[in-house]
This record gives sequence, C-alpha cells and structure tokens, in this order.
Amino acid sequence: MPYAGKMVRQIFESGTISALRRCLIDWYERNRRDLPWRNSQDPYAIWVSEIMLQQTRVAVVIDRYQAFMTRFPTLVSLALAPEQDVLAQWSGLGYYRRARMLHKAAQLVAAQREGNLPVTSTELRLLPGIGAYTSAAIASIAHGEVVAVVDGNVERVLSRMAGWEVVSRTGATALRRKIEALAAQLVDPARPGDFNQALMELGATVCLPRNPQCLTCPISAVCKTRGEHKTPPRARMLSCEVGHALSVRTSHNTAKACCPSGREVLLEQRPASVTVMPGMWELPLLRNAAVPEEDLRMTVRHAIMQVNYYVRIRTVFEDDVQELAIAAGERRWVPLGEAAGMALTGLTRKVLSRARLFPAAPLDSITPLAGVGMRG
DNA sequence: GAAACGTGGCC
DNA sequence: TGGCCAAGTTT
Repeated sequence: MPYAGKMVRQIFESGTISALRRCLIDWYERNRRDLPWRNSQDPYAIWVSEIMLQQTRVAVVIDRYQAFMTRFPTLVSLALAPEQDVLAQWSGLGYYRRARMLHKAAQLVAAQREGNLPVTSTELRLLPGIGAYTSAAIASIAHGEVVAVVDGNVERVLSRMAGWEVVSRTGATALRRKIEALAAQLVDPARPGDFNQALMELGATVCLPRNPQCLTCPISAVCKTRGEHKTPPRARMLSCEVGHALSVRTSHNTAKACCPSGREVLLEQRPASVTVMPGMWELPLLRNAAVPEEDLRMTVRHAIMQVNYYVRIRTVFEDDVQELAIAAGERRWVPLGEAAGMALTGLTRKVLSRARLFPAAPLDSITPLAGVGMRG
C-alpha cells in the first residue's frame, strides 16, 4: 500500500507515527476499562466477545458475556450444545445470525481442528461469522499478528484525525478504503493488539460520535478536526401497529414430578424459513391488532431495525384460539420457569418481564402473584 | 454495493 | 416519546 504511506506522510511529519503509537498505547494503559474479556488470553473467549460486541453496546454485553462463558466455557462445549441452547443464551441481544454462525463455526473447528481456532487472520476469516474486522481483532489481540482493525470507532477516530469527510453516498466506500490503508500504516508492529484496542477504546470513550471529549484526547495535537464531523443522514423510522396474545393457563400436567402444576404460557416458534429471527419463540400474533379496551393488557413500543412497533398485548383465554393469527410455526404451552430459559425474542422477553411472569434478572424474583393480570 | 439483520439503553 | 445508536457480516 504505497499510497497509504504517502497519505500518512501528508498527515504526519516524519517520525511522529511512533510518537502517535506511544501516546495511544500509554493512554490506553492508563485508561482502559476493566472488561471481562480483557482478563483472558484465550482466543475462544476473545472470539465470543468480539462476536457479541458486534453492533452491540459494551454495557449490554458485559453480563451476557459472563453468562455465555459460564454456560459454554470452551469451544467444544459450545460445539456440543443444541442450537436452541445457544440462541437462548443470545436471547435479547439481537442479530441472532451471529449466534448461529458462532455455533456453526465452533462445530467446524471442533470437528476439523480438534477444537483449536486458526491462528492467522487469513484463516480465521474463512469461518462463518468472522469477517475482516473480527479476524483482525482476534489475531492481533490473541496472537499479536500485525494487522489493523477498522470498526466503527476506528473509522470515526481516523476520519476525524485526518480531516476526511463523507462527501457522498458513493464516497463512503472510497473513504473506508483510505481509512483501512491509514490504519494499516499506523498499527504498531510491536504491540498490534494493544494499539488496535487503544484506537477502539479512544473512539468508545473519548472520540464520541457526538460530544467528542477533545480536551482529554491523547492525540488531539495531530487531529485535523478536533470536534464533531459531518455524518450522512439516517433513514427515518417507520411505525407499525401489531398485537400479540398473552395466554397463561394453570397446568394440569402431573407427568413431571418436579413441577406437577404451575402456570404455562402459550408460545409460538418462528419458522426456520423466515428471515427475521428464525427459530426464536414469541407470543402468538393476534389476528387483529385493534384490541378492545377491556382486553388490553399493556402496550409496548419495540423498535426493530428501522421500524417502531407499537405493540398491543391482550389476554387471550385458552378457548379463544380464534383471536390468534394463523400459526406459522409450532405452538406450545410452556411452563413459565422453562420459558425464561428459552430462545425468546427480545419483545417476548420484555413483555413477560413487564407482566411479572418471570424475572427480568435472577435476583428480581419477588413478585406478588395477586398483581398479575391487573396491570395496564 | 446496497440491503438485511435486533435490541436495550440513554437523551 | 421518538431518535440514535454499538467492537460487522452476509447475501
């Protein structure tokens, strides 16, 4: 990439690249957050964290990562698990394809490589769900491979630093290439993993999309922008009204000695063929989203992608099946205790939590049953 | 190369 | 409330 070298020389005076690397890594050592996946050198642990962090906030990931690693401590344990168990661990995190591909890749590595992940970014890149960013992140962090990562943070930090702006829609790709070339020139050959994490950490905690904290930025001296930069406008949110059924019954199933009776909720599994959340379980859709006032249990706003769903939840009794839309997949009465551990959609988890039908968190379990059904 | 793929949390 | 995300990958 000779062109990248030229760009770097245009941006920095000779010799300042090593100073930049030092500034960045010094800052990182002093300011890095203590995150669970940073306490491990295990490539599997780093891999899981990188997949879970894709398009997902660190604050959301922390607890879920620890739960996932407790349930699947090793690559082989993940490979051996049923897919529904993996999806259940992913429930509420979204982008479920990540979980399915992580699982698939673990099975490939278990079957073909005795459970040892590839070491080089080039080989990692061949596994499902591992793209340009993730392969570089794992290889540089776990094995010290000298390869740059370019995620959303790095893209923002470097474009601001270089003073490059998105000019047009088509210009975004060209700019991305320039940033990748710049990152490749900048990455510290001595400590690529720390350098990469430093750049990402800077973007995540200082060089914020809005309100960048330029006064505390370790590299503001070489930054062309020192503040916000232009970003392309986003698509408008759409809105849509839907209804879901909350059907709860008291079980008369005495077959299971452990839980001879208890309450069960009616769930429906989304078909494997749908593009959105295949295989996940949810409350059955209502035939009619217009719910009579007296049957309205609660309303929920739930944003999925570019759409705001205004969701009406109504009680549907066991005999009133005609209120439900035609089932697209299997329907099953599930004991509430079991449902909590299933591969529920985020909306379903939200509704059942809000209805106090199972705890949102393990410790939040004390709920008077008398309150159930009386909430609006 | 654009479009699709989810969600919890914060302002 | 409505908008805006957040450590990308696949098709």
